[in-house]
Amino acid sequence: MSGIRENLKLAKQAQVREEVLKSAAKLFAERGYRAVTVGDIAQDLGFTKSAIYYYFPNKEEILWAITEESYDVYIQLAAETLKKNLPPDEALAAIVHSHAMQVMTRREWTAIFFKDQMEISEKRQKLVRQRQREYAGMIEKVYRAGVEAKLFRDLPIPVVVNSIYGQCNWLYVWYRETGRISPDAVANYQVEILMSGFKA
Amino acid sequence: MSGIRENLKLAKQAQVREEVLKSAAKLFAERGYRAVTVGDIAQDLGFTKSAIYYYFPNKEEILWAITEESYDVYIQLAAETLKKNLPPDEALAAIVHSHAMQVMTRREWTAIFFKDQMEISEKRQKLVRQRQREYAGMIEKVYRAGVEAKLFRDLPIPVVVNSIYGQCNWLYVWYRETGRISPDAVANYQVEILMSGFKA
Amino acid sequence: MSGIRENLKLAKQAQVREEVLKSAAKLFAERGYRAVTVGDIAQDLGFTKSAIYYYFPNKEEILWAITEESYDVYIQLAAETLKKNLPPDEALAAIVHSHAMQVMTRREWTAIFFKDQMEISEKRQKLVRQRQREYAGMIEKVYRAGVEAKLFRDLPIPVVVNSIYGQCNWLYVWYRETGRISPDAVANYQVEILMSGFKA
Amino acid sequence: MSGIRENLKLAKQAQVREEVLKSAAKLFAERGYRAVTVGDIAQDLGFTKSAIYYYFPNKEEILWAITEESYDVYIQLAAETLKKNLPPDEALAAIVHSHAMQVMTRREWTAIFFKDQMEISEKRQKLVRQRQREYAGMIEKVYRAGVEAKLFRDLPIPVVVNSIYGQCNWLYVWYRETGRISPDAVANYQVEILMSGFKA
DNA sequence: TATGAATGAGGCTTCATTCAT
DNA sequence: GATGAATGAAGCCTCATTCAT
Repeated sequence: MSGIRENLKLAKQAQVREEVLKSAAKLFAERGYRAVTVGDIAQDLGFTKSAIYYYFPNKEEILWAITEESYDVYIQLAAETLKKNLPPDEALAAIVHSHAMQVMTRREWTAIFFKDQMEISEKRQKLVRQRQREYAGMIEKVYRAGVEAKLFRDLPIPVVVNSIYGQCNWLYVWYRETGRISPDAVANYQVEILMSGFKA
Repeated sequence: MSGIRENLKLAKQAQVREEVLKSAAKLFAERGYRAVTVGDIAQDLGFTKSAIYYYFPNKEEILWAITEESYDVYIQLAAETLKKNLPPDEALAAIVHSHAMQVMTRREWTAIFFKDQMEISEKRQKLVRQRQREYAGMIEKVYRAGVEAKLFRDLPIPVVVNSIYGQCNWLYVWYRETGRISPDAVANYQVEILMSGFKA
Repeated sequence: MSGIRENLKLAKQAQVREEVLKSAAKLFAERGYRAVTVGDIAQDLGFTKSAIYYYFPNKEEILWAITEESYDVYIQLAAETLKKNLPPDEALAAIVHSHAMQVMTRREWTAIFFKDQMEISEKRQKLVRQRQREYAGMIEKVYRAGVEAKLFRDLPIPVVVNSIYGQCNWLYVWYRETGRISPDAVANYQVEILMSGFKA
Repeated sequence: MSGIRENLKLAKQAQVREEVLKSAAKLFAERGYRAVTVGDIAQDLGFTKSAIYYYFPNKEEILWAITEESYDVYIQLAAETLKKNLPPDEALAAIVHSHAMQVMTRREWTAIFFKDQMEISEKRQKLVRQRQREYAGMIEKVYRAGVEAKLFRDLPIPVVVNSIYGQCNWLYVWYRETGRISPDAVANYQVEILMSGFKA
């Protein structure tokens, strides 16, 4: 088969997979992984159940694909920030801001990530947790640098990290794009509140 | 039947119900409502499935009983604080503190509350949401009073309320009693961070 | 124990049994044997389930007791009529009349008899069928005598018997005591129609 | 999908549905709706339980499908007769005859119709009862015309209608195709008996 | 590539019945 | 006599998954 045609095929496959993922993400976020049947996803797309099984070997794989699309974006974002070698306070502010933005623009993904993580296999959970620890490590480093530089108070790291997580992640619960405040404005408020809280 | 015997019976029933609830709460928090079968709960208690059905008419009722035990404790706590007529900053600090404490001491209940709310009937969800709005209303009042008194910055109320929620509720995700920091200490840190964040 | 007290006890037992039977008959007739639970009967009487089991060894026995109260009353009625040695047409009219009356005054019993017979044990069903054959035999004898006496047309016996059964038993489906026509009047109409139909 | 293939699919589906219905009708008639499990039906057909659920959403729907196949055939038959504009006596005779024939040739359907109606939803029961009233109305009209024409005695309509129902419907209880008398002969006897009974 | 059909495992719930008190 | 508690068997239904076409 010609490489071009092959590529076209792959492209189409990828596109369909993406559609499935989008629909599944919406439904999982609304009702929870367990409460959504493969049939529900199929119906939402006007496909048959079997079609879904053509693109994914099983339901868990759909959940995993959704998770995968989320679980290291935070690290990437933080890494990009760190590359800029900003002073600790500016760096942390930037991390918080992009974390909050990410939650708001990918609300469904975040919701699934936090509600249905336990549905993926132990092995993959470990993978995820490891990456999360990496992310936490990055925040930790910045914070410690800030403490050293007398910019931040010397708070216990878990408290710091989870204040950030809690405040940013919680946005998936309440933030709606239809609201009056723009994501950027909300993110800025979160940054303000947290940075004031941390300031030495 | 003698009133005394009647009472004894009721007391014993209530006790068994409480046991069921405790076991169910543990399992629901661990694995999620849908993933836990009535048989799992029974087994955890050394009962038969049918015995569970002697105490609860169906699985949802178990979830609801758990939810009910949570869903207005926050209002009660806040109401008690408000009764003391403290200045706004002290009042808000007290509310945050007791909210955080509640989450940490009833971790499982909180987890279920946030993860499995969608599994209860629409009607009951409405009830819950109404109470939550009441609670948010109480926080709002205190905050506005604080703004008026120039104690707090004039932040959008949803941002304020959800910063508190996010930071406190997130504790259910990471806080473990086995950790090195006491719940009270953690609660105090949360108070500090948030109050500094809000301070004018 | 004194015989008097013993008798009193038995009398009370019999009375309670009768109450249970009445309630059960009502419910079985309304909803069908299978659809009525022992709990339903208990509730209808303000008893506990266990109380029912004190008076009856099991659910089928309740159904059987109801059936028993019905299943040879027809023979008895017919026997009484036959004893009078009336001419065949009058005898048949009398049998039809009392059959119809019986159905109307014991509607529930009749309904159960026809709808739930299959729920009793094979053995008892045989007993019942045997008695029904006896009853049919009595009707047959009278009819044949009538044919011999040129009072009735020579119709096939099953057709005759089942015309009577059909017309009389069907009353349980539609006859209500609250209607405008008295049971006696209805019975008379049935007699008229059938007897005209049989007349030579 | 090509229309032809689509049609083929539908046709095959309909055929399987019909098989299920036939099997279910047999079993329901024998043992009663409640006493027959979905597994029984499946077994009778050599299917699995789940296969049944592929064709019907639930057990009640099977019962309803059976009911639906019965519940207006009587009206259709009567309507056809009425279209012929026969004199009242001939018209009534024709209606009775075809009613009796219908009961005998669809014994199981009739049995289910009369024994298990209470198992269908209230809404559908209403539908059925309404159609039955329509049917009764047709009989009434013919009978009244006959009375006017001095062909029939002036009997109360409910008595007339239910004599017909009773006599014809009762056939499902006793008539067996294996018997010596042909359905047509039996129907004719019923007509004779009833018409003589009604004759002025 | 996609579908219709079918299945098996498992979940929720009901209910007749038992038994200790 | 009567009850509360408990049980086990069975019934209905759902759903992820498979497979032949």
